Amino acid sequence: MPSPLNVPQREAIRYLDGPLLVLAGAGSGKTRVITEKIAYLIESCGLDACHIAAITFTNKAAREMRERVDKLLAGKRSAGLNVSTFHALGARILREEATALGYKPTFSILDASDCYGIVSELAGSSDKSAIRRLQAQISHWKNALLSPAQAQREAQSDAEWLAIKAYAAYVSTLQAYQAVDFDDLIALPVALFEQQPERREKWQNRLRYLLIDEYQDTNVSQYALLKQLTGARAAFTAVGDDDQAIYGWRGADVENLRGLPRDYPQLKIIKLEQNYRSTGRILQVANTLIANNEKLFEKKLWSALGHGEPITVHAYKTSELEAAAVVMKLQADRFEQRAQYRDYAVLYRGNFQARAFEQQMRDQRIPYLLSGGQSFFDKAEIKDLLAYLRLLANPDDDPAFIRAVSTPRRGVGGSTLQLLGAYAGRRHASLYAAVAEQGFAAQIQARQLDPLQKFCALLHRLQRIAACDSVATVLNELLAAIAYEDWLHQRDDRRTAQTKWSHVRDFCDWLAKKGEEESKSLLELTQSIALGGTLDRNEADIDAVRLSTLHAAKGLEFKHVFLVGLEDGVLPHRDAQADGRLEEERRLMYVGITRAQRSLHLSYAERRQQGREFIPCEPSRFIAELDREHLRFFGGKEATIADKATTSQRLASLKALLAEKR
DNA sequence: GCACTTTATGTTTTT
DNA sequence: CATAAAGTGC
Repeated sequence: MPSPLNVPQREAIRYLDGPLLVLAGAGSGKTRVITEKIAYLIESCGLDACHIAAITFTNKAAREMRERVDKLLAGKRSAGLNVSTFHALGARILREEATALGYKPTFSILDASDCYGIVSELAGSSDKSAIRRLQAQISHWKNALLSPAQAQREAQSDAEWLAIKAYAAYVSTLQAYQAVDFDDLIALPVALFEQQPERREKWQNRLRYLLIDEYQDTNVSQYALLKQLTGARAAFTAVGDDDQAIYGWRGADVENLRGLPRDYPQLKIIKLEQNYRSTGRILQVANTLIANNEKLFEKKLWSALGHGEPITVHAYKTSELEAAAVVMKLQADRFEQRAQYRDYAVLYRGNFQARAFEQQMRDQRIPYLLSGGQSFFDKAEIKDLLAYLRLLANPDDDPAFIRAVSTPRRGVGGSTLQLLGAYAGRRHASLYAAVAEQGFAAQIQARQLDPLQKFCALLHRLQRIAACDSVATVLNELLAAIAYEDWLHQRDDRRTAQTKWSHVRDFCDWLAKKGEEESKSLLELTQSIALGGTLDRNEADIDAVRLSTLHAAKGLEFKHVFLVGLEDGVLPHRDAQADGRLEEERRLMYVGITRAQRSLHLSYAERRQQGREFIPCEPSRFIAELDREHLRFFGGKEATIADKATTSQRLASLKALLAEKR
């Protein structure tokens, strides 16, 4: 990418006189502006890399950005540079300042399912959707920086009052577990900096220049943290695009974009409007779609890359047929264009849509990468081990205690745990601490207490090993002590047990290597996994088609994009018909369209399988909003007979091609 | 009271 | 099709 920078890009990189907002349309080179600005700060301004923090929204984006900066700086002088997600930065602050907040530095980071478990205990209801609503509500309060007491002041109904009571109990439960959830990673540092200005100044002095990517997706607490960290000096560059705000459901507030000029009257705004990614047709279609949304900042994206191919819109009878046809078309197109698999992406609204495409990819032997879906660390066998490791780092981590104590089964069942939990609750102690208490031993039978004590003794032993030995030794001792391989073979057939065991070995190797190379402790390793770490297999080097949700595809680009499942109820989502949320769904479609560089194929199914039955679908209303002159329809109401002939011609030529290959 | 087997059930998006 | 709650031997 040695192309010269354009005028606004260069201006954005050089501008250091005050706070800067870069309004960067899709494909306008915003990541390049951030990476080149980091290099500029280090090379031309003499700022030490450790005083610069770049904040992204996904771990993947953080990794990619670090790589690009390293390349620009030829590997030198980037030591200490902080490129991370908001949450990882929060975790770093929290680790250092934990004691000031009444936490030990060994706190655990809970994932969504741990939190779900805690909320469901507190809710006293077994209605799943009610629990999830409560969980979301608590998350919203935290993201809005409302404490239970503050939320109570605004309570309107009895139901709300009950939810706030659960919220208060949830907060104290987490404290007792020495655990934080994802929202705390932002909210707790904000609370700390609010109360203790000298600590705020310490961090302000450490992070002297901030660059924030995807600024449109910040929420209230993240914006508060940004304001605290940059302080009066306001040395930051925020890069964002209001048309790509797709995290409203997570508390992201485009109001933060509007608030920036208000909070910083000296704010400089630079617009990047030249798109270097897509053909004119793709951009035109994207522009007409997004024109249906209320605009915050006026901007007009243009491309110098020529018209390009028309965009196709395909209707298929069912979602299965859609997957089969799309994968076939993709394969044929790859032959015709002599393209690589990695030039293609299939994008969809929800993870559940991936299944049909995965199946087809496997059947047709096409390599694919599934982004977004459940990661390696979500596998049950990995979570089992992770529970032990979390427990070694922080014995008060109750969710980890419950999982570890019951895997493998060791004679501790539901009713014993209930008894233990009730006792621990009364004593405001963790499960682990409660086991050792005399008061607990007094109210339980020896044959129930015994396995619990043995379990705690095992933890003690492993902790002693962890204190002086390598990560690898701890893991080996652990696996031997719980006879994990035997346990796997006992519950599953040989094949599954072997696969699971190989996952376990991979995980151990990865941990040992990480522990050795980066001299990270078990605590740091488990924390970074909780933050959404990945095995760093080099995805960029693999030639494979990418299957991705629209959310996970943001920031990526592909030569050829298939945007699938464009049915009303899927995109836009069934529950997102309200005005504000419909606009967010439209932006999601906009993000999908603007991922494409050269060709774009839209498709929908007339019937979608849901559970056991097929339900009829209407094409997404967003298709009707696109500029028709750039579209070619195939199948469905819109198709002409001539178009159908083209379809069968293409299928015939595909079959010929495939036959030729064999 | 524990552990394993069956059956119902249901899917937005992510740190 | 995967996970989670209810049912059945021990």
